[in-house]
Amino acid sequence: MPKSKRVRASVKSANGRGPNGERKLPILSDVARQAAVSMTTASRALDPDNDHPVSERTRARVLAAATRLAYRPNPMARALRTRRVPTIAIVVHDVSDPYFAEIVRGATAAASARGFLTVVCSSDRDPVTELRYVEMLCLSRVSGVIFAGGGLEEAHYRQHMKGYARSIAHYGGAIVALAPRSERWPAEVPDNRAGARLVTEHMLSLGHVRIAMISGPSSLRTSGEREIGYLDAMRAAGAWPEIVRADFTVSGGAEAMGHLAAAGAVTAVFIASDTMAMGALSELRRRGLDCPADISVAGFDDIPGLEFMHPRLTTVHVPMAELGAAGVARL
Amino acid sequence: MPKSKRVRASVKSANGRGPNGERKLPILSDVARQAAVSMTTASRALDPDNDHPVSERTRARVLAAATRLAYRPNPMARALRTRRVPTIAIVVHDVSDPYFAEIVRGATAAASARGFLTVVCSSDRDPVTELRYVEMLCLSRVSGVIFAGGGLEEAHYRQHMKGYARSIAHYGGAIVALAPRSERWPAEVPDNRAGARLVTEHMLSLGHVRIAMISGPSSLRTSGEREIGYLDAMRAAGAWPEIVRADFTVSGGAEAMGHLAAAGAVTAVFIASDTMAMGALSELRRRGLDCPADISVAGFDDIPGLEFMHPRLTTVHVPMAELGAAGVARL
DNA sequence: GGCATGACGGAAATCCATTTCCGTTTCAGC
DNA sequence: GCTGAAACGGAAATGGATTTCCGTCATGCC
Repeated sequence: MPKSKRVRASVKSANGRGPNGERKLPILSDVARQAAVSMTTASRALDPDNDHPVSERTRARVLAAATRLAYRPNPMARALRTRRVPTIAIVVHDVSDPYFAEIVRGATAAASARGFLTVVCSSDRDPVTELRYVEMLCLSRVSGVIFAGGGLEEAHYRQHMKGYARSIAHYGGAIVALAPRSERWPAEVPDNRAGARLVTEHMLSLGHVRIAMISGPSSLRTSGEREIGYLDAMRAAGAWPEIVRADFTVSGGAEAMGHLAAAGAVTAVFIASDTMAMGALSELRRRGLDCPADISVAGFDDIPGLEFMHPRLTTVHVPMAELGAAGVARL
Repeated sequence: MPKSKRVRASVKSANGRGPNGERKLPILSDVARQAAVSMTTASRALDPDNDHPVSERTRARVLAAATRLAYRPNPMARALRTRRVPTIAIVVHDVSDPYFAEIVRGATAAASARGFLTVVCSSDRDPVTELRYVEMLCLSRVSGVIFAGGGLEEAHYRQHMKGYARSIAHYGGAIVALAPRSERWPAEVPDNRAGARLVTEHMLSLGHVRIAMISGPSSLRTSGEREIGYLDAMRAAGAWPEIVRADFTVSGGAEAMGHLAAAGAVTAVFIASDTMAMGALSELRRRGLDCPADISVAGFDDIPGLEFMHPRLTTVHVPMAELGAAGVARL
């Protein structure tokens, strides 16, 4: 039985209109037709990075046609072919945390300046959610992934993350970390240890001896490094260190400060993040203690809005927006 | 001269490995081959929404093959074909503002639960930046766009935005606004007027008469609606309203409060957003004024972290995360 | 038996830019 | 004049899923 072969009727949209007259975005072949060249040449003329030679005359014609039609390449088609989407992803523990929000702000601005969109993945500090996000990112083949928060020291998490990282590297995506991680990724990390040492020394120089530290969970590298800086300074001064750990959140800070205040005996507290410090200050107020009269408090990060807080918090400046931008630049 | 036609050598990756032995992600044709069906059938079997009938036996075979190969459809190819990417965008004035950050948090969570990624566009309150973002979103054919902030009453801005909105609607994308806008888009908006009226009435009921309001720029609908609620309550009480406008930011709030405090004569201030209120409280402190002893202050939004602030701010609760989630649900 | 209908599967078109692989000129160099 | 290389342009393959348009059967009904 012979296969029937028919000519199918189709409408050529040579004039930028579809069969029903609705406006259609111009595609590369429209530009090529207008410039009287092949799609190949049009593509090459429009891509400044392409090293195939194109005569100036031809290029000018193509450019003119593209301008006339207001041609914009279809990101999806490009993505399919180049196996990469022009978006970068930023993975944070919590976008609502001013620290991360500020990093996101810096990163989106920098990415947008380079023509990239930014997808934000807020894991809410849940490793499973974070891994789910990273898997989606792998599949979507984003150009780069910025891990704004520290990693977890958990076997299952680390193993999966390693696999995804390899997969990202395999398709040519880039990874940057903005916090210390066990994975050996390119990183743009503030000097947590030095900062913590400095601020602890500052408190020591003010005459404090019993200085406690409120830190995040021990699985968090960021607060871990800050602990080391604190210990450095305390040891050098011959002072007795004391570390209380809690969630790396506002309420975690409040809780930890509750313990310290109940125990009494400390005159100053170094807190591993401003976010926690806000909770701690609130707890002090709740207990009727004054800062700095009863207890001095220092934080870390210099989150935005701090300058409008009261009491003013001593803190270590971390240029978060720049960090985000630097992360993008690294990709 | 006859065109030479040659057979090109190519490597079929029937075993999931490329020519160099590196792992390759399985594609639909791999699944189809394993299940001994055509790609067409494989695609239909894997898509639960497809209404073309597929026998249960066949579907089971395909599903088994897909599972065995750990097949995941390529989002880029799918996007190209369906002319839509499985991501939603959220346009905010400033991700660092806790109000927007919280909306973003809600939206990303909701989107991720539905298998969507979320791109965040932080315009930094610059209309040009915002329009640039929206153009990128149009081209990228995102499934939906959520405008978290209010629009601007500026001709140029409105005209362009209208064009983009039409373009988005044209390709089948959805738009949702989470703040009052002049455009007639589906919206999920808190009742600004009623909230403002309520909180003003509350202050009136406490005996205040000279209640001023600090509001955002007059081009902002959100603060405009809150002004109306405030005026409603003041008028009903026969009290004399007074509105001071400033930037819808922390420092804008501080500045406006500076003016009010310098002028004296008010005992209470209703501030159009908590973010501004933070600046205002800070300014009061700077001037040695006590809240609520000297001046009572009320805000709007109930941004996270407020519960750890001092003094505690009277405010109107706006469920921001739910708002973000509702926006996603609407799309 | 004849015919309509529905279930089911497949070939090929489609989405659109990029890239590979060639063919044709042109030009410098000997 | 001949050769080799560089410049330039184009046809077709490519990326991978979706969708349109059919073809084949089996079943039901008159």
